[in-house]
Amino acid sequence: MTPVTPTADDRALAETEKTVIELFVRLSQVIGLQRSVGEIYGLLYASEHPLTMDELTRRLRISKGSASQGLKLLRSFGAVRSEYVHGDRRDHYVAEVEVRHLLGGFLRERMQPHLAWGESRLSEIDRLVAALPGENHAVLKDRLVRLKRWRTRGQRLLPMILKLLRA
Amino acid sequence: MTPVTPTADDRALAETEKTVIELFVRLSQVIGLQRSVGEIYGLLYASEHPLTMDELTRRLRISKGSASQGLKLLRSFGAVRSEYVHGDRRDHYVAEVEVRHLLGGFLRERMQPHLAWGESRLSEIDRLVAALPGENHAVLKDRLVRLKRWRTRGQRLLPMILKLLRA
DNA sequence: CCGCTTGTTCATTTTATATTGAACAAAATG
DNA sequence: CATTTTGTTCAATATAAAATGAACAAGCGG
Repeated sequence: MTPVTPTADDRALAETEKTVIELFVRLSQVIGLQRSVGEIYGLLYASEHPLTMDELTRRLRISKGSASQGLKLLRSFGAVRSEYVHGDRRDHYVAEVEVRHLLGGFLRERMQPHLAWGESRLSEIDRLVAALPGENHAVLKDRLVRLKRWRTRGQRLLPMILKLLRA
Repeated sequence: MTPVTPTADDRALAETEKTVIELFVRLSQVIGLQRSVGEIYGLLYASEHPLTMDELTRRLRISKGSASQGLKLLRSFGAVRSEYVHGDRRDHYVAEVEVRHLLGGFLRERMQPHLAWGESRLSEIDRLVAALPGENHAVLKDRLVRLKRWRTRGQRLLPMILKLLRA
């Protein structure tokens, strides 16, 4: 009946854990992820051992649903992976300690699509500019050209950030 | 009774305007600003003339309150400024067309504080690590050191982005 | 097979955020 | 000055987002 693994545990969060969690909760809010995702990653990050979903729900006081969805997202980012533990059929989760996994995954999965969308909008703008009655729209045309220049610049930015993450 | 300025106008939004607005609404959502802010900036950006708050509320169908608050924020970012128009005591707003004003202001006003906060948390973590009972915490300590390394890297990133915006 | 453990999904509830509009303040007008 | 116009603030409301938990699916273990 008692769990085989020595890691199972639902003691209250230690100071260190709280602080690390707080840090990642904040980060997750800055980049627009739900707080529970930050909590999960934070606790995993601060943990010496892989944790089961069950432990996450009990120590963080979050629901099974939140834990499941948060872990799903974190795995999709490559920020968390599950590790095999002999003699226990539950999944055991580990944080990828390189923060680049978290941020990189986020950029890839969440940011990239927006940029792609923006690009298609800019082509649309091209079309609209061309269709404008010739005269009297000098100011507008100038601005739309400026806007387009930003595509180039934005495209340059993402690789730079990714490179910095890799470094 | 009829307005003196030739710009006063509440015709429906043109295709071009809609597209530009949509673009900035999207951008505003990506960086976590309310849609009304994106709408306001978008319409000002697409407009050949300075617009009054009144025109903004009518053409965008938003309330006076939203317009006032949105403009306040955009001014605080330096993304919008008001321009004097002879013979009209209303404020006339103009978008700063360099997108860097919008993004730069956002980074300065919204992002910087988070980074500063994170820094103080990391010092806190230093303290906690030092206080940990010596043995058995090798893994944790290693991770906290990693985390601290990120401060340096993050600090490098912001200036890079700002530089790119300036370019 | 059958029951039990584990994990996922999704409708509902809760919580957080943005928008509104009425009340107010400030300042120009006549 | 009294009146009107313009802009801000903030409590109330509407909207959007996240967390919950019950129902379900998958698959071990006996």
